[in-house]
Amino acid sequence: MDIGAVSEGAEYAMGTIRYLEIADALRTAILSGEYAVGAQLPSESDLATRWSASRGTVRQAVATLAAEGLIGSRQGARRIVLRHERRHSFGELNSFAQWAEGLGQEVTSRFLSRVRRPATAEEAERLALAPGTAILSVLRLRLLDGEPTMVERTAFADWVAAPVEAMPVDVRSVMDSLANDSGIVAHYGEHLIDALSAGSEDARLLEIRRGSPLLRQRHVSATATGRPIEWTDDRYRAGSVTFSVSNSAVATPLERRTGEG
Amino acid sequence: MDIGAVSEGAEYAMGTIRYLEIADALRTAILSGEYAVGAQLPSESDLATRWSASRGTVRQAVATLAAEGLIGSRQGARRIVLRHERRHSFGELNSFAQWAEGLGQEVTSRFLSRVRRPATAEEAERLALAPGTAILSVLRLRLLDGEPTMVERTAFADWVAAPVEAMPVDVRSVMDSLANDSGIVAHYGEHLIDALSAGSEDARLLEIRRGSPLLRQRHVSATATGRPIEWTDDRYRAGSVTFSVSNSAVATPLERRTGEG
DNA sequence: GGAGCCAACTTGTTCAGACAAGTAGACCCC
DNA sequence: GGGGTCTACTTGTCTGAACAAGTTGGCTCC
Repeated sequence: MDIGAVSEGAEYAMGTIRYLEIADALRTAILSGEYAVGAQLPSESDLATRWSASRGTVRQAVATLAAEGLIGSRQGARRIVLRHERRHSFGELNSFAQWAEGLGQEVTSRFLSRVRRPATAEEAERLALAPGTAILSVLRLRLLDGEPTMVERTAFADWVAAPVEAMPVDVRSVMDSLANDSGIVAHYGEHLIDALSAGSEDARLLEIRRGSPLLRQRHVSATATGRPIEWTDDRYRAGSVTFSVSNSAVATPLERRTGEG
Repeated sequence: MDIGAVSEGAEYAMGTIRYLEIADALRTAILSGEYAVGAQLPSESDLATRWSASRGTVRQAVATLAAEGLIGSRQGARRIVLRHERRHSFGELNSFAQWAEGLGQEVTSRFLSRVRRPATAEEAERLALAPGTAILSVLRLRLLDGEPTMVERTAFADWVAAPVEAMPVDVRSVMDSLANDSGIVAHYGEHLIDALSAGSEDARLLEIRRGSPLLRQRHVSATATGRPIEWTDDRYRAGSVTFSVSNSAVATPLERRTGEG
């Protein structure tokens, strides 16, 4: 009475995770437009029998999709499809290069300066370092298809300074290189987004007028153990990027703050 | 009162839903600084015996906190505290008035115009209406402690136009009024954030120079059934607000997009 | 002292069953 | 036809159990 070779018990040793398998299949179906926006998903028990999994496993699958903002649910009613577009991965958000690649655009980056200096009070705070610890301060210009798009000012924690200093001036992605060469991988992030006008350095580098609007994304990346890796101030030319967040009454990852946050 | 309030302890939740009770207690302990950032939480089995609950229930509690960005976890190691600050509720993000109130600041709002007109192509798309359906177009200025802070341009779907038209010109919160008077409650949202320069109308209303940077937050709110309520374009004076998002390798609610998104 | 291994601990995945709570459509009565 | 009730369905909450998989610190062995 089984559906086929795949459902035979031997294969969950191979690292296939059942609920992710189900989530992947549902996600694919949703993104392909098989379910219209507003359409109802099959019920949990339906899915459970169809995949010969327990209801708990199915619930974990649909919870994954809900966290991605693809579907919504309310007690008593079937789950509904909220959107068709896929969400970016952590890597794509964390790495400018990875993101641009996914778009098929060409990234050029260039370190304009790399100097070690004592951390400012804010940098020490954000990086969880003792005040005055020497950090690596970096200025970098990033171009998308040859267009100057973003100015990046980063403070790297002392313990990652050496590998970053060793990278070539036109390294594609600092975070990718750190992961591959030093095994330092970012797992958590916090982002502060606001607008400001271009200073003279910003204006010169981005080839815009001083006072032009910029979209600023400051963020800190941390390892799996919660240790901060870098604190960075990215300034995008207005119109070049938009940030997108979806939320719901049960999951609100975005918040509004006053002033400088 | 929306579901987001549950996690703050209001409504029917407190004593009845076990995992929220546990999550509330843990959240309180974390926010009060009982656990330092980077500190380890008790193990699941510890918590389970301490609360005489099953491990599944405890896992649901800590999953709630993880979704809020307060704690992080990796297989094999104890959960760690990532931050001390509490996250805003859906209501605070959705309603400018509710947010400002939480800060103890005084909000003044004023409708500058309310007209019915056919929806543009984008409005029809965002509101899931047939092209050309008559929507209610609203222009509103919002002040924080008397300072002009935000210009709001909203398109309300036809089916909510009447109650919005009936509101007084200085109504504190449109979404609150809709919830209380008409039972229309927002459950889902999607937000697009970017920067642009102030046009002449923006400049006049916000009392800034034309061309000054603005932070723009466009968002659509939808009901529990996924029906869009409003599509709005909010423009904040630079420096008045910052948006904040936290993410992790397992949950990435934020994404970067090109251009106009 | 250092490298490697092992064991205890901890989180991740999955199952099966039970009851609570909310929804939506069918049905009945007036 | 309109309105209320009732019921089948569906999601939410919770339990107890088992095994897989990753982490950590201590121990042994060289």
